[in-house]
Amino acid sequence: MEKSERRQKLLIHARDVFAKRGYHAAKVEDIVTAAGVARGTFYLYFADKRAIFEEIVDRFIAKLAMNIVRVDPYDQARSVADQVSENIRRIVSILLEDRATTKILLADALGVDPAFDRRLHSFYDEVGKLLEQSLRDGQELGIVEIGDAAMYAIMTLGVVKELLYQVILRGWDHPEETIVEEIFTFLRRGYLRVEPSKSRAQKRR
Amino acid sequence: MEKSERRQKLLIHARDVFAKRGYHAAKVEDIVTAAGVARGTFYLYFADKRAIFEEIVDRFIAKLAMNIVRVDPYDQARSVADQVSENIRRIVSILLEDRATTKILLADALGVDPAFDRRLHSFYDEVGKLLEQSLRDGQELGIVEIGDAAMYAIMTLGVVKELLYQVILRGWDHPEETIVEEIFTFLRRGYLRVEPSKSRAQKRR
Amino acid sequence: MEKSERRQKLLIHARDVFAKRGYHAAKVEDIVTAAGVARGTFYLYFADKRAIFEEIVDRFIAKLAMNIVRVDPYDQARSVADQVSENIRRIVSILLEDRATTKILLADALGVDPAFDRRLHSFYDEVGKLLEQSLRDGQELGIVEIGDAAMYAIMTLGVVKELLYQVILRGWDHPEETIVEEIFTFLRRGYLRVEPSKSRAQKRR
Amino acid sequence: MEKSERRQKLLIHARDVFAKRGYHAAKVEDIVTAAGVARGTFYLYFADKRAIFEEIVDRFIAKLAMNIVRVDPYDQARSVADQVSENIRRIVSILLEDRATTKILLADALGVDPAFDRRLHSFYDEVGKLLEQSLRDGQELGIVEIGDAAMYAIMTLGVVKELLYQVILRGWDHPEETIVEEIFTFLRRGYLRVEPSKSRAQKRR
DNA sequence: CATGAATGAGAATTCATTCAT
DNA sequence: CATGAATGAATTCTCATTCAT
Repeated sequence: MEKSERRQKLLIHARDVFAKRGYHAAKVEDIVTAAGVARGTFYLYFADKRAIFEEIVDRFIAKLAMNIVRVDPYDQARSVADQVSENIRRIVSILLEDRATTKILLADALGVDPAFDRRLHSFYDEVGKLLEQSLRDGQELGIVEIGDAAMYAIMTLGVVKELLYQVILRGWDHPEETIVEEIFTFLRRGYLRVEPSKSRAQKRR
Repeated sequence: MEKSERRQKLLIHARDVFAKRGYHAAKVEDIVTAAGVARGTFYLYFADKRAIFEEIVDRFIAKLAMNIVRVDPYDQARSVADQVSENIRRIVSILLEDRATTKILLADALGVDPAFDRRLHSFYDEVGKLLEQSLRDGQELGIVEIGDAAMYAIMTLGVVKELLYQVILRGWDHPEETIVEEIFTFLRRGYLRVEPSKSRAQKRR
Repeated sequence: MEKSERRQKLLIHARDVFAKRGYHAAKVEDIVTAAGVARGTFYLYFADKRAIFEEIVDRFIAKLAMNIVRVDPYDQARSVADQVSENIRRIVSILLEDRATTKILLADALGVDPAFDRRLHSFYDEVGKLLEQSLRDGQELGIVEIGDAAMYAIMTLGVVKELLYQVILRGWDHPEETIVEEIFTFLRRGYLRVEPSKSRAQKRR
Repeated sequence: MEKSERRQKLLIHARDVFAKRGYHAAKVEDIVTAAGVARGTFYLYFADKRAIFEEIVDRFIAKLAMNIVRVDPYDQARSVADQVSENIRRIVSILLEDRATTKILLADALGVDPAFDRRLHSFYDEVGKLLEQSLRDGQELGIVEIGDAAMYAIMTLGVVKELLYQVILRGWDHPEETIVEEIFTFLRRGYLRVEPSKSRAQKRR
């Protein structure tokens, strides 16, 4: 077996163990047993348990980051709607393709340690900023509602995260395409068909 | 000091320690030091570390659950919009009132152990079901868009969670009322002002 | 058993284990077994294995340092010879009184780790400086041979260390008083009764 | 590269690594890296880490032992003084020539393991015995002070060891010739110019 | 012979929980 | 009841040595 092959094997099994048990309950013992290597072998490839976890998450967020493409409203070939839904589709597709890592990202990555939390936050910040900027562009073109773009970005993130969380952690089975469509539709028109309440307006200070 | 007083003190300090460090990094030592009691005393009031964590989270989700009120479309006194936004307001208010526990709920509660995860999931299920039923009612009355009510419920949950997450964990400061309004507005009309793409339409089954 | 009593117990047994096995071969396990306490108890009293070793050595060198008294040539009550031999006697006495720790000091303390080596060196420096200064004083008074006082100091140290090393590590049994007398005599008149060789003088550059 | 050349290279680099880090902190990894051979190669030439250390020390003490020459009082060509100082000179010269190994011998060789300690002790015994016999011869000829020859031998050893220790481990720089002269002078006449104290004399048995 | 990846025994340390006072 | 010292199971990581290529 080649060196990088064994490394890869460890990464895959570590991912599965982390996904199954969570970071803290996952023991190095479990990983090496799953990978069928000796305990010491693990440390030939990774400095420690945190390092392999970090690599799993980092690779994944790098892949995600690469697949969020800025929307170009002047693109002749593809409409804005197409580009937006393509973005959603790509992200959802990556997340569903590697469910174990998505589970790790959504459920375990937070709280591993403060330094790692910062890294995670900076990823979400990055995603947020990218989304926010796209939304501002969209506002100028009149295709995004006037309003707090940062807020929209966060809410979009929340929608995607929660949906994937339900699908992957709770086994809520839906075809990928349906998920993409539902997100798109939700962003496009919300769901409430009521006017803002007057009493609320009155309570404002 | 009275018995229940001492217990309460432990709960409060445990909450703060858990919020600051996360479940695993929070040591029983930290909790008893903060509460100013002896280590052994802790075990007079709580079976183990998990038990106190559980109680903190359970109390909080019970409080939250109590404050999600079924929308009554026939209520003469309050419009549906009012009732919906009241629900959002109450929940956001509870979450912001006890930021430490909200932080625990959003960032630390998941992954403590499988049994606890199930409990958490069942809480979110409950919330989801309640929301879903309300949305179905709304659909019959034409005040909620036709579509997958469970999906709407999940997305709503995602929006609320992510927003609170940003406000509490990332220090994204916004007045409570603004948060409530933004959520309401988002649910009401989304933000995208584009038509669904044709290519997507073609793929529909 | 009192807190400080247990600490003391650990120190004594650790000393014996270190003396018997040396720093590296001494396992924390051995120490706690000897002391009859649980493994974790060890860490209640000492941060780690190095800390207890450090304390053993530090206490001992502090005791030694305290017992090297500057020779006062104007002392009416005690002659210089008395004072010198008293110094030797005190040091030898302390070293022979606690043979285990002397063994540790002479055979194991060096090479534990670089930081610890520095500490040891600084102790020997201190002793050397004290001795050197006394010797310089003695030179002014004509009771110490003219020559490199630092060199004399080092040689004195060497004589004491090697003699004790033989007595303690090699079981070379001699009464304390004999040891003291022999050292004194050696310092006083050496043992060679030959003239420096001429050839040596010629080789000088 | 030839077989014996590779072996030699390992010995030299091992010596340097042991001198720099001490036996326990020196890793086989460090040695093979320094020697530029593969890890497995090390074990083709040496049974284990201890074996190479042993060989380094053994070779060195063999060389030292060879260079301690019995003093011949009837030698017509060289005076006793010459022969004694030649002995000192040869030993000091060997020790200073290979400072790395001297450092190992003085600071690291002790405490590696009990069997090795015994070997070291037997070397010092041998040296001691040789010295002692020479001193006894000297006593018969009236060129060595009456007294415990074994004691004189040990003290001589101590003087040489401590002086070299200071020069090599503490960087106390002195020309070789000065060192030899100082040792010789010290052995010849000590440095104290006081009479033995009376109180001490009274205690004598 | 040389290589260097793999091995696994072994040690230190942590910390939730217990229990004698 | 309260205390806090004692416990020891559990886990991580290191590194000398082996062995297949």
